[in-house]
Amino acid sequence: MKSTINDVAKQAGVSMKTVSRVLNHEPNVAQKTRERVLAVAKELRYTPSLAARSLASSKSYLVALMYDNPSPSYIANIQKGAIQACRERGYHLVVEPLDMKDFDASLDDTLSADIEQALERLPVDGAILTPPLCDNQSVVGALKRLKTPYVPVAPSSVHGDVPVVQMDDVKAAKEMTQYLISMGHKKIAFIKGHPQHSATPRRFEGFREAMRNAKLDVHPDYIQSGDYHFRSGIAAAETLLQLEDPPTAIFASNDDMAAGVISVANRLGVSVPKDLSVGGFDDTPLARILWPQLTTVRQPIHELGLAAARLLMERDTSAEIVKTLEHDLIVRGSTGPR
Amino acid sequence: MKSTINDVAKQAGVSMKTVSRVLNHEPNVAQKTRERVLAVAKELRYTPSLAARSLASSKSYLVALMYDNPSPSYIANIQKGAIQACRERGYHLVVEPLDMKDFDASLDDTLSADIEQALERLPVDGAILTPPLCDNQSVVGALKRLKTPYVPVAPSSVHGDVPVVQMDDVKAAKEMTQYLISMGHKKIAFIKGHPQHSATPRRFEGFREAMRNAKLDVHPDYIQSGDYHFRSGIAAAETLLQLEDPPTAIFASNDDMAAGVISVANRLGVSVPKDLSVGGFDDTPLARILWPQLTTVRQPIHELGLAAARLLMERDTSAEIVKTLEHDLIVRGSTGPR
DNA sequence: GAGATTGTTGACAGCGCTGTCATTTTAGGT
DNA sequence: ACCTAAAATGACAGCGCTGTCAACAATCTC
Repeated sequence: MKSTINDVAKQAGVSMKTVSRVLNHEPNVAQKTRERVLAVAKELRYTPSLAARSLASSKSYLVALMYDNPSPSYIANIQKGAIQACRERGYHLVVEPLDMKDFDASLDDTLSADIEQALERLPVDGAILTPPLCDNQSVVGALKRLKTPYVPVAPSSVHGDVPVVQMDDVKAAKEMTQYLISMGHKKIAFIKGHPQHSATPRRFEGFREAMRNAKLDVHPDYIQSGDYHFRSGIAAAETLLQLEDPPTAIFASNDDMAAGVISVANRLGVSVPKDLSVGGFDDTPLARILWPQLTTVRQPIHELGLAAARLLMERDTSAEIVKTLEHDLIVRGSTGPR
Repeated sequence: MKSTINDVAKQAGVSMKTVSRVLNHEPNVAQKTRERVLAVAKELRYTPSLAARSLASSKSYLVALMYDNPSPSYIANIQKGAIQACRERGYHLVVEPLDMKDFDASLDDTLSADIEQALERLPVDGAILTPPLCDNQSVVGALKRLKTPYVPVAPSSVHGDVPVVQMDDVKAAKEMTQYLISMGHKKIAFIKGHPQHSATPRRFEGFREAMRNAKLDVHPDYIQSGDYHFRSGIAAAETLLQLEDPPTAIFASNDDMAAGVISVANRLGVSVPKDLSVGGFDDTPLARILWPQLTTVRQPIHELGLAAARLLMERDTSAEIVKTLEHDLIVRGSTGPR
């Protein structure tokens, strides 16, 4: 039999309101009362009803995770982090995949209508926006209109005074490049990602900075364009490895493209890492499945989800606006000395 | 300004209750009344509040997806299907990852306590259980105790009169094997999956049946044990390919292990598919990234999620208890004629 | 056409909780 | 001891909806 707040109140000899206060950590409750209520609540295994709570208070104890279909492992990780944070505070996570197919059609705003409807039905206390959603005007606009707090994860630019969680792509790419340089490489090629993705220019920037700092030239032929897909890594590698003066290291700006590079190298009989070092970015499960295993950058995805959800629940105005989490350079077998 | 059911009622000149009836598709409302109410509701952009609804009716319009950490892409797919079904009916999906670390510790039931607490707080109308959770007694027991309807996805055995969605692993494995046989292979090896996973014996069974039907011997050396991880595929392949009479085809019971096989073959200079055909199972994103691309079985994961959620929301007692969805044999470059 | 049956509608209470505000208790100051 | 301010507590309404049940209208029956 599910017990109510009233049961607890009677048993503890106080009013419902006092129980409510205790459970919501409100001030102005005598220490002794607080303890007694807590004890009774525990004894009765009382759990407040979220429905009643949210009806009465306009808080929902729900956080939404909105995304549009990046990689499954990215979502899964963000989600795991977010849920962990929710659990800590008795919140729950609802997931709302959104379809951004009408990305450019800024007129026909079915997207924002979708969101508004979903949120009117089931209001949430906050929303986590993953890329590329966090840079979509319809989405952000709808959220603002509904006054639903949100935290963008790794957005392409700052959102006014909205808190943000992110990682430092520039720094990470720089570290990877520096590592390659430290291994004696001078002829280092770079494969760029999809031009519309906000991380693309950042990773490239990190690469250039490191090369510049080391006073190394970057031959234009060594810069290839890709789109983060395996195939584009293949294409880029084929071009690069057939250059008359091929690079000794290739830094692909994500793991899938790096996998393409390794695959081409294997096929052409170029030994990795003896003749060619390959670096990736993301540390997807793939990185460990490749042979040789891929040197890459681990993004703090889980931590991003955790931090985003916490930010939403705490609404701690004193907190810094931009939270930058640490990545890791993970050195495996695909890179070696020149 | 969010409109309430009362606004609609006034505007349509009926009672709140009648509006409620219309919105819930209850019978015994005059056609004309129904239309008028619907029109007004649309005009006012009225969306019922889930919180109020669930407080008043003990329906929550929420479905939970419970899982314990199989592959991210599996989860992501199930989730996508489930959400699609929820959207169709105005439901939302909450995700509840559960930690099954105390799998065998049937005494210390923190797991079922966790679930009970979560569901008392936020009751849901139904839960989708993915493997291996669907075979866990604590989980199933807790759900039964709370009388929360649930649908197991691909459970190892039938759950009494609880509806179930699944695919036919035996048949799928049989088809893959038959395909290999049809390509002229006679010496076919099989790599088994993790012994605790319910699909493992089934896939093996399908393989054996096909071989038996074709009157082909299965040499004991050709049966290797694995655990669904890449590494175990490597180990199995190393053994198999160094046999004095190596197989001409290897059927690994999932893609990761098949990737291991291909990787070993490449390393040993065994050409795929010229000297060796390799088959996988699951059609993970990996299958397309391998070189050559992997011939595999596509599980109807998305459809499983969709069907499971629908089952929960419809509670159509007339429906069949066990819903078996169709898989596909996907032929790519890793297999060829003997 | 009176009575029975079925279909349609609305009044009202109440789901379990919290916000508001009034009331009581306690502590503090002189 | 007295008065004041602050702290602690409780009474009560009401969040937006649905279940119950009673009222009423339409239709059918012989």
